[in-house]
Amino acid sequence: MVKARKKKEKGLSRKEAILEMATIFFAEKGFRDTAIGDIARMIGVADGTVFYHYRTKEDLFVAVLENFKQLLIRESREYLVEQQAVNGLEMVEGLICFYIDLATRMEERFLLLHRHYPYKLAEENPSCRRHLEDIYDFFAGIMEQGIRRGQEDGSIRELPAQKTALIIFIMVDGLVRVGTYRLYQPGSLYEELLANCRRMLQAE
Amino acid sequence: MVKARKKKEKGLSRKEAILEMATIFFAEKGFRDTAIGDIARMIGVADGTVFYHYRTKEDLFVAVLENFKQLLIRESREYLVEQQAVNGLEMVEGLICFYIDLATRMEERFLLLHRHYPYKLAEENPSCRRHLEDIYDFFAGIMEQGIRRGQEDGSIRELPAQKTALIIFIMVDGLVRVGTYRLYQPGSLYEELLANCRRMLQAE
DNA sequence: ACACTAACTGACTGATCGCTCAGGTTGTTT
DNA sequence: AAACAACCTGAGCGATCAGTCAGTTAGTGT
Repeated sequence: MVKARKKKEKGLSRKEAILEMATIFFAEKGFRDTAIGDIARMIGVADGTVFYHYRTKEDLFVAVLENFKQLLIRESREYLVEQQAVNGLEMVEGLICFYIDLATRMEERFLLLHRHYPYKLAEENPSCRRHLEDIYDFFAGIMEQGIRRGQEDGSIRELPAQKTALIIFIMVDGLVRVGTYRLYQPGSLYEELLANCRRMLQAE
Repeated sequence: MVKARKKKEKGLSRKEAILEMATIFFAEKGFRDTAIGDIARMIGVADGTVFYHYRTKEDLFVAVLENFKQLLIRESREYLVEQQAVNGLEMVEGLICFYIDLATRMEERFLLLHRHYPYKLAEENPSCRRHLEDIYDFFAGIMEQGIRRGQEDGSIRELPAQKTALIIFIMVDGLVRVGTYRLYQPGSLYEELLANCRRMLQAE
């Protein structure tokens, strides 16, 4: 039975297929409620195959997280080269919209970051911790760049750029999270969020 | 063996003891990683006793959530009667500090709300959903009251009170959450958060 | 004393699941 | 073709755990 040895043309390698399917399951059902057997069955592979490519379930999870991190950073870099804000304030606003759009487009995958498991795992698993830190640092970092640029061009007032960047990121991410909870309609809040951020940042 | 029939003087009834211990376990380890047997053993009771008082594990979880909701609302009401803000803006700032203080004091218990499980359960369990909505509506509601008061006394500018209240709550709660993740030191951010909220709200 | 009920017990069941391992298959090298 | 390594298989092991139930105990009313 030949399936996909060394990245067949149109398909993924087995290892990649496992990673993809694991991402879907971990995001949708969480770590504990995902059975390796479910992942294996969905891609027509034996349970053992999963453990051949990933030593443990936890290793597989960390690989999923790393893969997601790379996806996030890649997409963001693409946006950054395309965007053309005229000043720092516009850049920050653009980033907020970009993040909301990205998180809406990949709603299920973002659940990976909106569950508690990865943060708990991070306490004992250094690579898990590093991936999470990388993600937070990355988004807070580009937000900070926008703020600094705004402070240079005069569109943003003087304030601690790093802390403010983190606060804005937390605020935006919090809104996305509440959106996935389905307790409130987030749509109408996005506009208001932007207005509030503008008021926070804008030079007098 | 007599243990605690009908609320013995110094102790809790068995049912209450189960609820308390379940709160600790569900918050600390999550729903799936909490075994009913662990709860039972910790309070020296047979597994069956738990199921005598709560039909299923899920029922127990909802009872825990309801109990936590009542605790939150009780504590907040106490604060509200004690606090004496001179205007709306101060009231909102006070509420933000109160929430941060409360969430820091009860860090483990707040994990109940910062895990994904209750929100997922809410999709199919109406009483779970109601408890979550009650909590969000309560905090957003008192925040909104503060904003409206500020708009009347002129300390807060004209803006959509309800939406802004929700945004502030999400922002504050997001910060608390990130604090429990231990990725950043939240302490230094609280001050900055307050300053940002003030800038968002303050009348020109 | 007796009857009745609520509270409690803990052995047991059936199901799930992470992981192992001995053996099989496929592709490559010599 | 023979040897080798990488890849894959799936039955099975051991552990965990939610929930059941027949039976026991303690309190209450008569």
